[in-house]
Amino acid sequence: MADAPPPLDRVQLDAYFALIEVVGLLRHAVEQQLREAGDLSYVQFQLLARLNDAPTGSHRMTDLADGVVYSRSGLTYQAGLLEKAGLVTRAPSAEDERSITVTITDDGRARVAKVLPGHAEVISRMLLEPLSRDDVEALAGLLEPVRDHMRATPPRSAATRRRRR
Amino acid sequence: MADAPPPLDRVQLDAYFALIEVVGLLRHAVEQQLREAGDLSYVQFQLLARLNDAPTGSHRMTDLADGVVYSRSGLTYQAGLLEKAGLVTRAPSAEDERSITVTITDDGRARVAKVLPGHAEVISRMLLEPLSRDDVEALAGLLEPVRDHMRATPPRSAATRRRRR
DNA sequence: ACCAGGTGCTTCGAACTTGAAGCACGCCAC
DNA sequence: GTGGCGTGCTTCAAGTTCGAAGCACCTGGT
Repeated sequence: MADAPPPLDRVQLDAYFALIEVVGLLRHAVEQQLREAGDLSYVQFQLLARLNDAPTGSHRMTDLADGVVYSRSGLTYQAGLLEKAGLVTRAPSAEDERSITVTITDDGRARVAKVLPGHAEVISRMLLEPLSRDDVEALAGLLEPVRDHMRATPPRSAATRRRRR
Repeated sequence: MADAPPPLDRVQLDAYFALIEVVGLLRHAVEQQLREAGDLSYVQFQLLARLNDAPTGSHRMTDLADGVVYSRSGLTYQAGLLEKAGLVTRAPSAEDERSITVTITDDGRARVAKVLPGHAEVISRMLLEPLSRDDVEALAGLLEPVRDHMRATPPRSAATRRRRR
């Protein structure tokens, strides 16, 4: 054994626990709202929202999976459900025969529009309410570098295959 | 219908997305480390950690479920696994015939001790590294009120099955 | 003492998730 | 061009998750 790893101090633990707990509670609330308002799971909503924001209204499967931090096989399943529901379409990419391009349909956009207000309402009530405008700015300012760090550093999350050079 | 709910602005969305994304990535990394280091899922680790920190080394099922933001039935399942693995014991409470008291065993404490250093290492590398000491303090200071707010706010509709302490 | 409603936990079924294995295409050095 | 490896997606089996329903106990009002 080399040096014992430095244990975390009180403040670090506080920040970590608060982070996990806040997101856990928030996700629960959001999930419930999405289910009631538009019969969507959280992942499905995230996928539709991403497609809805994309200039072309479409993305590759892999990019979607990475974007929402999800397994590839899980994405295949969810994309299948969304397609069955008529909210997206799947088509092989012209440029790369291997890729599938997922595109949001008008029904998909409508569904997003339908649940969005309630979604915003939950975020406001649960997360934003106890924070001042400056607080929210500070929070975003703190977390964004962390996200970038995590995206850049790690050995590519749950992918069986990684490595590229 | 009353007023249309106010949509979220850029900064609010940034904070929200960063929050969700950071925790998603962090959880993935932590989960992998826990699995490799001690064959524990994240929930199982959270449960053991809570029991380990408790003065008595035990908690009621419901309190555990609330603490880690988990369904009751899910907790029954996980507690069963932990018991089978000899990391906790379950016994009916003396005071309340309905409750089950879950207690961590010596093996359970040993398991926590075994995975803890690696856990701390992941938190440090992924979450804490890009943050200054002041940043970490600020983060905790921002999130703790939010957590308390969320804990206090009733789940709007599911008010039936609630209350405690 | 009674009973009506609340609380604590488990069971059950159905849905979801994941990594590993598998297939097909793309890239590149030879 | 062609073999070999990397990449994109799907299939598969096993494990996990949740809500609803069910059972047992507890509490407060009468």
